[in-house]
Formats: sequence, structure tokens, C-alpha cells
Amino acid sequence: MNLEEVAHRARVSTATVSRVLNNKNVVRGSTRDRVMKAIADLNYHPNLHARSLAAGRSHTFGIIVSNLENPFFYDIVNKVEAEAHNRGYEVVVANTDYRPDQLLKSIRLMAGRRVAGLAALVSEIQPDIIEELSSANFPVVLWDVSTDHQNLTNVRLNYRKSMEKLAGYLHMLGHSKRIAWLGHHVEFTPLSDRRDALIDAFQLLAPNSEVRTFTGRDTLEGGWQTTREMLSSAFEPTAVVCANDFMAIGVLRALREEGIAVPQHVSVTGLDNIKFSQFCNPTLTTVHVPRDRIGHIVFEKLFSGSETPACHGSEFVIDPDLVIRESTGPARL
Amino acid sequence: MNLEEVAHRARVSTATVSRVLNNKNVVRGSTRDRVMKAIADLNYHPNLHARSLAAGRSHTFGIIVSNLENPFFYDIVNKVEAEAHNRGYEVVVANTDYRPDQLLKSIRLMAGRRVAGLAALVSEIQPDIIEELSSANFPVVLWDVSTDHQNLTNVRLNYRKSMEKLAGYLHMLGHSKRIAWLGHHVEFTPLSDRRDALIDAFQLLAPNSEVRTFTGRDTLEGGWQTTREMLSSAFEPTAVVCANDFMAIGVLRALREEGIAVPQHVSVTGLDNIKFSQFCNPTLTTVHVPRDRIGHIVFEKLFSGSETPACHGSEFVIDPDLVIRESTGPARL
DNA sequence: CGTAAAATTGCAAGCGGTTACAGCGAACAC
DNA sequence: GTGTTCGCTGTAACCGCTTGCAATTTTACG
Repeated sequence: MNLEEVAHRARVSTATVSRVLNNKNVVRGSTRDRVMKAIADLNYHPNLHARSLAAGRSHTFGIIVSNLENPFFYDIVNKVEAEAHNRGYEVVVANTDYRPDQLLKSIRLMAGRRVAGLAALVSEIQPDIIEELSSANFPVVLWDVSTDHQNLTNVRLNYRKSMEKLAGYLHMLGHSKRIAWLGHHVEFTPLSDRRDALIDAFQLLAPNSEVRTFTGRDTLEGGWQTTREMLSSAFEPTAVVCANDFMAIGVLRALREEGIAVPQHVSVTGLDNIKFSQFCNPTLTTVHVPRDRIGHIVFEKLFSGSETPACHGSEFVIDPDLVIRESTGPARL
Repeated sequence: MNLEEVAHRARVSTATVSRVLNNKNVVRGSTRDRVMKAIADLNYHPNLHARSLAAGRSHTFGIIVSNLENPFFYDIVNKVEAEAHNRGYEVVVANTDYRPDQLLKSIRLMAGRRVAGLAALVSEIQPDIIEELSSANFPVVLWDVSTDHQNLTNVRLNYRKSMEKLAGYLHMLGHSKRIAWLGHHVEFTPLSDRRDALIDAFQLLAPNSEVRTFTGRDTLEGGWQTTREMLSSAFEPTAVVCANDFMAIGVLRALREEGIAVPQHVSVTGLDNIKFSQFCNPTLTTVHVPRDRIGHIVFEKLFSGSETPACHGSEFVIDPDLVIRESTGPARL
């Protein structure tokens, strides 16, 4: 089932069928109708591979994320996909599980697919990968990278401000001695930057405070597991600041299992403001990160960059808002 | 950057390069090495479109799901993807949001991509779509469809048994008068079948019982919203049976907001046993649906079907297990 | 009605691979 | 030494679609 059959049935050439399919308005109305009818009659659907091979471009964007299980990433992908569909584009998603080798494989795959644009929203990105991406001939959007390379767009969270707001609020509640930072993969720069921002913020507010780091996987179980490790250490924090909401929910669970009341005994904060953070018990104090806006920006850059190749790099900084809910309260002395 | 450049650099023909790339072991070792080196030197990556166009097949499976936001679907997709990667296949995912038109578009898109196999794990599937899929020339796996068509594989949950177990347990706890069924999209056959199974089960156990239906969207907010509607109706159930865990978590939240204690005032059950159901508060009594096993079956059928075209339809029935947690308790009289 | 301009349509050359088939040495048997 | 076989490599015909360019038909207009 191919163009030729359709062309034959409509008594035109394949070129004309192609023109009809691509909405080139150079085809006469009556011819167009004949072609449309043939397409419908034969229940024809174009071979997308042939299409993008011949056209030299595809109507597909690629998005690579670190952990699609975490609703934070899912929400962004979802938004990008919605906007892409509105404009007749498709989106192909890849998940790296925070593995640099998987990231590389995914990038290669996307390149092999000749995507019209690529968003790599991952923390595990390395300088050499950035280098490779910067020479791609399609727009590229990155997340939270510090390098301000040419013709790459970077979207990042103002984590310094996030941590200042969070620290300021916790300090106001009396948390000024022992704070736990509960994160994942500190070896990746963007993530350790977040932690450092928290430490700096507390250093300024309460020079005697200690921020201790605990790490686990970016999953519910990761938060749970890490909390258990924390509890079995000598360190007894009055507040646990989590790298994201997803892990924080695991933290809440572990604390409840141990009979540690939140926020009466320990305060817990998240980061992202995923939907679940309003649905857990207690609800989670967190920092709102607008995934819709991020998704919108990502799409816009991919789209405009792929339409007009004069794609110049730029940076978008997302400003956070503190969302106070039930999981934080006055520090127990 | 194409085969020809690589071939030129390695001083061989494109055919030989292609043979190296496809691991045909007909190339002499020394030639192979030369080609490999050229590939590495040029940082060459094959154009996947050209590849699947020429080969007439792709190493990509398609999966279409109703709601990727719901971890139930995500878990299955994740499993299929993992197995596919192990075998050198890729997976492209599409989300329908329970919209039949979107399902049709996605199927067409997958057909256009000439996928090696397609899993349509959606509730909103219609007979005409099944008809269309049954004539596809690649293996197709469906979820929960009743039609037992040729050369389609069907995986389904034994919802009758699920509901019997759930109803039996609730009845044992004294829930035998007013039960709420909280679901979504009852207009779709597979979903209304579930509800009917529950009604039948209760009818058998307690002929005087009333099972009333409430519906909303398959989201956290959907569960929340529907619960509010239920609460503002005159019906006061002693147990709320939810179509899935995802919605049930929204239910728990709504009840807590209204000061209705679970399980003291009302019992709540879910279905699926997603991770979150162990991390919410109270933890959720539910029915375990093994996504790993489903994903494994789906992959196996897609894979074996695409390798050996003698793909005959078959049915896999998943047997459920009751998982008792905190959200259920004795009925309040 | 003739003719130039404009609107359609067809031809055919790719796009970047795969693969059937042919070609070509070298190894082997006689 | 010659005919065969075998192992490897090259040639070229696709795969299904897009698109520049040429050819053809319409339309506009004097």
C-alpha cells in the first residue's frame, strides 16, 4: 500500500498525491477531491520513514528525561507533547534512569531518527555530551546545565533562590541546628549545586547549623530507604530537606512507620510541587516548579528553532515559589 | 554524513559497511576493523528512517496506553521497554487520554512508523478498531477486550475473581448495605464489566446491598472530585470500591479533608497495587495486578510474533491477589 | 481567436540505507 | 594445470516519498 497505488486509483501521478498529503495548495480542487477519495477508499497511511527520509526532516521532537516515573518529568513531557500535537508534531520520549551511558545511547538514537529538535532534560549530562550536542543541526534544549554554550538553550531552576526561601522559612520555624539534605546522585553537578545552595543559605542564617547529606535513588523507595539509613545514624535532624517531592513522599512514609510525627517531631520539605504532594498525608511543604511553563518554553524553543534555523542559545531561569503545607512546623527544641 | 562517506574512508563499498553495521558475519576481520574505525572516526550514526525503509521493517514496538500518568500503565510500559532494550528493540509510547479519536490517530501513526508490533493497552477500544487491527501485518496485543479475534493476543485481568475477593473481604468486615463504586468512563465495556462484576458479587453475598456508581476522571483530582460529589449526595456508603489505586488516593484525600476517618468511618479499596498505595496514609487495601508479568507477556508476544510471523492469537488471564492494608476495617453500623 | 501568463500536473532524481546477485581471488580436489 | 567450491566484496535495483524542473492545461486579455 503506497503512494503509487493511490496515484493509480486517482489517475494522477505520485507527485500530486504527495502534494495533496502535504497540503501544498497548488492542487486543483477537483483533483484533490479525487485523491482524497482514493486515500480514503484504500485506507492509505503514508510511510513515515520514507517521508522523513525524502524530506530530510521529521515532524518529531525527541525528549530525554532522567526518570519518567517521577511525575515532575512526566508533567513536562506531557505539556511538550500537548503543544507539539497542536502544531502537528510528534514527540518521542526516552528515559535514562540517570545512566550516562543510556543518555548517550538515547542521544544517538534521536540523532538517528533525525528529530526536528531535542530536549535533554537530564541531570547526568557531561561536558563532552554538551559538546557533541552543540554541534547538532537541530535545536537543543537542556535542563539545569551550567555551561552556556552557543546555540543550546538552557532552562534552569533558580535553585539558589529556592533554597534561600526554604532555608529562610525553616529557620524562621526554629530549624537552625541539624538539617538533613536528602537527595540523589550528588555526583552530578546540577544536583550537588542544589545541595550547596542549601548549605550556603543555612550558613548565612545560622552559622552553627549542620547540614548533613544522605543520598538514595530517585524513587519512593529511595526516599524511604535513605530515611531509614538516616534514622539509624546518630544524626537527628529537626528538618529534612528533600531534593524533590517524589523522594519526600518516601520519607514521610518511613517516618510514619517509625512513629515519628510530621511536623511535630520532624519537618519535611520537598521540591517540585507534584500533584501527589497535595494528596499525601500530611500534605507536603514544597517549592513550586511550574512544569507547564517549562514545557511551554521547551516546546517553543524546539519549534521556533526547527522552523527558523537561526537558533541562538539562550537561558531561561525559572523562579520558584514556596508552598507551605502541613509537613513543616516549629522545630522541637 | 552517510554510508557512502564511511565506505569511502574505509575504502570499501556501502554494501560492506552495511554488512558490518548489521552484524552479518560474512565480512573479513580486517575489513570489518577498517570499517569500524571509519565509523568511529567520522562519528557516524545510521539514519534510522533510511534503514527501516530499505529493510521494510523497524526495530521498534509501539505501545498505546490510556493514561500514562497513572503509574499502572507506566509500570507496564517500563517493563516492556526494558525487555525490548535487552533484545535490541526500541519502544515508542503514545497516550490517548481515553479519547477514541486519539487512539485512532495513534494507531495510524504507529502503522505509519511500520512498527514491528503494537500493544494497545487501552480501555476505549471499539469493535471497528479491533477489526482494523486484526488485519495488521504485525503482531498486536490488546488489553481487556472481550472479542477473541484471530491473530490478536489479548491480556486481561480476571476482574470477576478480583471483585469476588474484594467483595468477599468487605462483606466479611460487615460491609453489606451501601457500597460505592467509584470509577471512570463506565461507557467503555471493559470498565463497566468490572463494575458489573462487583455488583454481581455483592448481589450474591448480600442481596439487600446497594452498589451505587460514581464516576470521574482517572486522575488524583478525579478521585477527589468524585468523592466530593458522592458526599454531597444522600448516599452514605460504608465502603468505597475504586476502579484503581490512582483514583483511590484522591478519594483518601477528599475523605480526610472532610474529617471522615478511614477505615473507622469508611473503608476504601483500590485496584492495581501501584507503589503509591503503600506510601499513602492510610496505606491502601487493593488488588495486586502484576505489571511486570503483564509487561513480560506483552513483550514476548510482540517479539516472538515479529520474529516468526506465524503469530496466532491467544489470551492470557491475570489472576489477582488481595492485598490487605490499612484503608479497610469493620463496617460501622 | 491568438497568445502570454498563471495554474496544474508529471517526470525523474534523489533521500540513505539493504540485499539479491554477480564477480573475483584463493583454496581445494583431481 | 584446470575446474570447483568457498569466502568475501562490489554493483545496482529497490524501499516509499518529496520536490525541482519541465511540460501541459487553464485562464486572462488584447
